[in-house]
Amino acid sequence: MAEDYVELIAELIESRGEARPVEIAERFGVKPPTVTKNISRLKAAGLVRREPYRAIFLTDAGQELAEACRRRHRIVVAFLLSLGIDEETAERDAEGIEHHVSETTLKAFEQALVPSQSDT
Amino acid sequence: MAEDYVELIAELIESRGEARPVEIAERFGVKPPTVTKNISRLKAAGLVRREPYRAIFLTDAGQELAEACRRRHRIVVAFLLSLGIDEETAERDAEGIEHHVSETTLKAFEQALVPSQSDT
DNA sequence: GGCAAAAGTTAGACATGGCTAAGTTTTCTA
DNA sequence: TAGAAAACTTAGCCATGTCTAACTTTTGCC
Repeated sequence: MAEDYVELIAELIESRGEARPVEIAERFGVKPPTVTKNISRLKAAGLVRREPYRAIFLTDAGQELAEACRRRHRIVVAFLLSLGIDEETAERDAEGIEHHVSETTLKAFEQALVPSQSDT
Repeated sequence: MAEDYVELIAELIESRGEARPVEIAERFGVKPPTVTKNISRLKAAGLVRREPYRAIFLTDAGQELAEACRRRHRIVVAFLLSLGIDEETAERDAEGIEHHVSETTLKAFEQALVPSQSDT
């Protein structure tokens, strides 16, 4: 859960300047109270900074985690695309796969990617 | 959960003739009460047949699900191996990945496999 | 500036999947 | 064949992640 949340929060801050519970709820297809509860767990875990009724921001730890997650996500998606999978499916499957690939497998994905495109 | 369980139960029945809670607990690294509880859920879901204190067997539905899971598992593992990943990592990662790959991605994995080896 | 709508929170319920402690059943073996 | 060991179950606890209903705060607009 934490990984998906910090990843999305980082994206929202980048594209919108701030991350709001209502957008998180929409993106994950859950209800607002679920987001509130999960955000407070993230706060307890030291991953986000936040005051009630205010936007959500990442701590340094949160930013590091988000960056690691986004890197994995990028690699997995690029790899699936390189296999000829359509974008929508690649995104959807990557979402599930990215939390389960070891660094070893990630490296192998990157390797297999090099011949076709120079991404990272 | 159900998928992992029926998959393992099928394997145990094949290799041992029956599936016992104690072996399931060991393989999943959980305690026996957890297995008891989960098995009763599988029973409620119509996937296994079972009397208290006896071995566990799959219903027809359970066998079908197990077969589908084992196929996916086989494909994912073969694919990871074809990427040059070591067996242990391939097995471990496949365990996590197999529940998140769409049929589309699975097909792509199979496709990408053909040039190197004829498995399936 | 005040009120309605939107956003967010709190409280309380439920399902899943894990645990320990304690009891029961089955199996093994002396 | 009895008693000990192993296997299994029950009961009750906890954390996670979801929900609805009801309430509070903030925002936006007339």
